[in-house]
Amino acid sequence: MLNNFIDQLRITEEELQEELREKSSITTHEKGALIIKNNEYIKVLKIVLKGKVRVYQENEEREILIYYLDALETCTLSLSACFEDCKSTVNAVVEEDCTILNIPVRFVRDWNFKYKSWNTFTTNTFRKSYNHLINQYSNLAFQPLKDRLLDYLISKANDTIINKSHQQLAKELGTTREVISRLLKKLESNGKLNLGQKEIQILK
Amino acid sequence: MLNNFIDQLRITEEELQEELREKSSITTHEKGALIIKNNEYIKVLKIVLKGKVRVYQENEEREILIYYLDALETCTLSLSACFEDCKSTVNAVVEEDCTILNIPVRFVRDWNFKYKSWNTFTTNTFRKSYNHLINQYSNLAFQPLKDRLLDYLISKANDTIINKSHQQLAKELGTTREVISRLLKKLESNGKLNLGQKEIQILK
DNA sequence: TGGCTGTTGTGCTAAAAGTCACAGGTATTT
DNA sequence: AAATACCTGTGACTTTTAGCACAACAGCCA
Repeated sequence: MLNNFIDQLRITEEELQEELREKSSITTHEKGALIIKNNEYIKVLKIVLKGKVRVYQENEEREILIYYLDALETCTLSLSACFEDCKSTVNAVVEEDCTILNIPVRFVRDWNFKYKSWNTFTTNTFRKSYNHLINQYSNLAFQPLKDRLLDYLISKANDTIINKSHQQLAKELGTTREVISRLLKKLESNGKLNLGQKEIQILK
Repeated sequence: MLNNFIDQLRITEEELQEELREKSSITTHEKGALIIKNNEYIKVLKIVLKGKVRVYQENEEREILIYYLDALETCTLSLSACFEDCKSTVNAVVEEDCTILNIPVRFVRDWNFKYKSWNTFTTNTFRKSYNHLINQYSNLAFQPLKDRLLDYLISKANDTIINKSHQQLAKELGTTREVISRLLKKLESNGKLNLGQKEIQILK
């Protein structure tokens, strides 16, 4: 599992491979586990080796999705915290059973200038996340919820089907269930999709 | 001017100081100049040595502020583009006459692993921008415009006074002039501020 | 089978934000 | 002083989003 990570990221430095094996640990978590908690200090960088994690912010009432982490991705906010001790401002919950690589923050920081491949990894993580977030931000600013919802469904559809409840969608888009239900109905009557029990089929 | 930059960023490597002097250029721009245009390729990284630059995204009708660049700051999106050729998704306009350090993108990338101080600069730029943007994002998602407006005014006030028109505020917050005018009136009647011609005074 | 929980639909109302139209103010230029 | 461009205020209306309440249904399990 770790070897796959090393391969995928093209970590060619043997010394770094060695350090990774020695200094990091691998843990597994079941669906539903809360692996990063708002307002707690970040001590390790968690990299997803397998599975899927949802990272979100929450208010008293609402939530909003920041991003999903898939295999080989890491939480950019935790990465940021590696360079300056600070508390998490997000929660992360396991969506699909997963295997996580845990690296203590000081190594993450030290490796950044020591190993080229590691530097590439962190830089790319920042870059991709930043670009992604800018898009999210301007969509949130400019697009009405109806459009954001449809775009979101399309982006999440595995071959046109989404298995999420209206409540889940509401949380990910930062709104409420009733609003989503009504918008979905409207989209259905516009012929954009079909609705079923915890199932949405995109038509196109 | 460049020396000040070198000092402030603690660029101690003489070799990098040399490269900076040789490979970068310094330009000046007057208020109102558009120095980064949406959809154009990014060829140099621009670092503000003096003055202030506003970076924003635009839709057909609306705009929204992404961030302001003050002295010693750089456009994070351009920095990102240094690592992978791409077009700008934002505009940048000079708000206060400014002096800009221009560094061709390939050097920015090369220096990242070559010079420790440069690596620190780029990493910190990504970190700070990312954290900032996350805050903007969740404010946009959770806070009503009235609150965002008040927070924004407080953050921008030099000793309680803001000299911006309602139209400018509307653009920076991604809304329209009338909405801002009305919200300001409401805030005034709630005793939060005083309104004048192109002048808002925060009361506290 | 009956109870529990989660899911979806929807009527009604309200609040927030946006749009259109127009009037009057201020500042600057010619 | 007249013309012009920007700035502010506001009434009236619409659209979007949110909040509350309640009904119906599905799935699970004891």
